[in-house]
Amino acid sequence: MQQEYEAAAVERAAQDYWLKNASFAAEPADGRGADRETFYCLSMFPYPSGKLHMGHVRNYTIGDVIARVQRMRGYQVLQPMGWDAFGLPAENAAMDKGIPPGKWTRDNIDAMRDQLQRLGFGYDWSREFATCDPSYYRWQQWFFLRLWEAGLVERRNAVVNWDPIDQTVLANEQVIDGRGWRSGALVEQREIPQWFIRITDYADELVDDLDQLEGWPDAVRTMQANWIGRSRGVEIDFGLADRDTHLRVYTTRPDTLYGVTYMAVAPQHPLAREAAAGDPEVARFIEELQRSATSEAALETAEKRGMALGIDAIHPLTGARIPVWTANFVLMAYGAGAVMAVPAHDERDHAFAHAYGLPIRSVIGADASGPADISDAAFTERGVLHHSDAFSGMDSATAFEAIAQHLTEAGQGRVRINYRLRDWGVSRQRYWGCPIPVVYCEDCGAVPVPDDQLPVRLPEDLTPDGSGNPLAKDPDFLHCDCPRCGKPARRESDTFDTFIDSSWYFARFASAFSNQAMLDDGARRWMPVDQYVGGVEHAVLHLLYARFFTKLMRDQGLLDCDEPFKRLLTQGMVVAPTFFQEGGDGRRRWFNPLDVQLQRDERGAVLSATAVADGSAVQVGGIEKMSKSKNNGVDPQAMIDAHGADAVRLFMMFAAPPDQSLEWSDAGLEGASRFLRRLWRQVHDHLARGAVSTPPSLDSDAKALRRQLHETLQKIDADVTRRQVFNTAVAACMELLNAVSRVDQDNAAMHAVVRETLEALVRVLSPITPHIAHALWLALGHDTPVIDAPWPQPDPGALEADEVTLVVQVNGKLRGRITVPANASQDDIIARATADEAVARHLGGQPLRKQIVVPGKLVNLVV
RNA sequence: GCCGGAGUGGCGGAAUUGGUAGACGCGCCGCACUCAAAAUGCGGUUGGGCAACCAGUGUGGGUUCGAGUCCCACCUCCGGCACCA
Repeated sequence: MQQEYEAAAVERAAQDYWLKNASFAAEPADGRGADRETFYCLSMFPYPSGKLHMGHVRNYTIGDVIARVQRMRGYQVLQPMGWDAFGLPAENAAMDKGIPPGKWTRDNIDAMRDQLQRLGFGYDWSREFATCDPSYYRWQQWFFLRLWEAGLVERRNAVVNWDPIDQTVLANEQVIDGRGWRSGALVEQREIPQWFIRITDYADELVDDLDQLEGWPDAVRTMQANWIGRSRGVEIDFGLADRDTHLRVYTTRPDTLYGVTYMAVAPQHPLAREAAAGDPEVARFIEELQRSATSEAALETAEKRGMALGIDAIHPLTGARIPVWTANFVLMAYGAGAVMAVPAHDERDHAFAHAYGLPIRSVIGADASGPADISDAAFTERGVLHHSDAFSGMDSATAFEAIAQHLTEAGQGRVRINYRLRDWGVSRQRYWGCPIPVVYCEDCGAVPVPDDQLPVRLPEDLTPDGSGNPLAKDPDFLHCDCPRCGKPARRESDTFDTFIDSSWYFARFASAFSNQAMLDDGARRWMPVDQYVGGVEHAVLHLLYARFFTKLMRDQGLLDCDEPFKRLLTQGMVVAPTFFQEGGDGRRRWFNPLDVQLQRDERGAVLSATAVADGSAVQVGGIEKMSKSKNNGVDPQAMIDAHGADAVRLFMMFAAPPDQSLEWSDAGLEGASRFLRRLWRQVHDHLARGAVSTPPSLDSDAKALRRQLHETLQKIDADVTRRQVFNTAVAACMELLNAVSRVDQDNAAMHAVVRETLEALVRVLSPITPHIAHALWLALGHDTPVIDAPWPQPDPGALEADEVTLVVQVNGKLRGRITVPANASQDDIIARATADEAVARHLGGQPLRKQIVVPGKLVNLVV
């Protein structure tokens, strides 16, 4: 056995072994493991951009560690991998490099699969698929048609970013400061017909079931609940002066109804359109409002602007005339696309009223003494009503019900549950996506493609040119016969939002071999996913859509679970320092962290940085997410080549808890590599001492090491399985190895305890650094691989201690330490504590006012 | 703007239920080994002070015998905002 640790050879040997034995097949042909309980561990599949980045490595290392631990704990584990292969970057690559998106994507997949294998992840590769495989998207089209039959699909108009020069729809990402990214043209809002899936039908269930998701971070559950935004309010119909129609608004604050001083409607609201038709000034204004990006962030941060429409509404209770305005902060997609404005009790209405000189009428006060002073800011809390006729004096909650009842009886309103959540627009005017299986016929309208004609295949040889969707210009794709009447018809050229692709892939992995159905028994057996791992940035959209699709699949009889992911771990970003030099023109030239040398003072604080290449001074920027634009990305492959996959995996798990951002550090990686070499050496030095003999009894040093071992096992088990923090588990392993390096193994009892310790260490480290553990486990004399060894359990007998050390505080300040028998009484402890020399000095002979004893931890004496 | 999160030594981070602040690692300093360097090993490392001790977890208040942890107000940074994935 070699004395030097050589990562490359060790890793190749382990990977060859796993591959040859199909070690990670979830359901092996020989049936092994079939009697075990199942555990489905899934990491979010990657977009095949071409190369793994550190974020991927982190994500998949976390998932692999969890999967390997559960396997050792006795579960039959499924850990699959695949590719989220549709999306914009393939179209961009096609435009930049002239490579067809399909070829670009599949080449990328091959490169990234190879990288994943070199990291030693224990995937069941037999289940691999890409979402751009017709055998996958075929079932997505099929499922869409089932949803259509179930009345959950609609076609209606929606707003998109329109680039008037390139004549194309832009993604929000492609809009930069309100302009198209390629043309530089001012983006406009344009309405086009699109397909929608009625997620709002499931809004109640999606919010209610969040309570079941005990294995999810609270922050994610809160964000989803806020996103769905269920509220109880009142829908109020305001009459319109001089016409027989009305203006419908929704409010959660009917108690402020007497404070309404104007109405505001979205620029797309029918009333605004009507006013625009009769007044060119309004028309121009609305057109101007539409000249902006569609993202909510853009709309909400835009300057608040509005214009009176010259239409009056009638207050339903007072009969007063109220001017109707149109304003850019009212969203057509929320509620009725119109609001009653109460500037006294709403911040935004308040600011708007100030800007446009609209009246402000305070009708709520903190108490019965009078309405709140709203000269500086709105009073937005609930309180007591004033100047509100018969409702004056009521508190807000009572008034809510009373006013709602009054309006209901008068036929002017009704209580309504409303959601912030909007139906899911799934049409995209893009080429590289799953075709929507619909045909348009002059006579029959929109017709579903019959099941036996699925899949509607995406032609893979088209080249986008930046001006619209090439599918819409491809006669071979476009022209077809109407499936219903046979007349010449036109195929839908929009493709699905790629979020659909990722809303059911987890179920398909469990049914990966099914040719005859979207899902088979495998999905019922493996679903729900026991552990899902992925980036926080998916906390709302992807995770909400996946939950929604799970409920849809359940209601179609395809699944029997309500939720897709039992436990969720949202991992933080990988960040790195940035370095740059500023040129004469103010442009920054960014340096990769690996190309920079740091100068430090004698304490180790960074003073300055220079370029490795020529020694010129480089400025130190902030610590930011790894990105191409800041050139602070570190290529995982180079790190694996230099230090090995195990060192990279170990560093990733050690440098930060999984849900926090992780700062890349070259030196930290070297530290991880050092630890592995030390472990290798300790094991081989130990083995060189020969066979272990079982001693009749342990001396106190051997007992102490053994206690530390089992305390560490207890801690690691809790860290890894319950808390899911791996950095502290690794730290505990490091401490344990440090302890081993300090003991004297000439002592036979100690030699035996060291063997026990090293065997346990190799096992608990094996999920994180599986290759070196594979080699060391065999070196320790085992003939089955460490992946089949059981997860070590702490021995309760080894944990018992005779004495404990307590901290003694006087008035909450640390003044001393005492060691007492583990079973000492409270009186004994106080007596020992007051006898301590330093403690006695601080007590100064004063009588004890209070004494607090926390068993096993501390004593606090108060004087 | 709205929603969510974070802020602790020179740096990454630890402190699990309100109970020893700084585990573990990096960096830095010193020593050993070496002709020398690298590698490796050993020791030190929050700040101030000779010490006793004092101060200290973004800022300002509060609750408590005791606060990094709980409460109130604020500051800064990060993530999401429905067509990036």
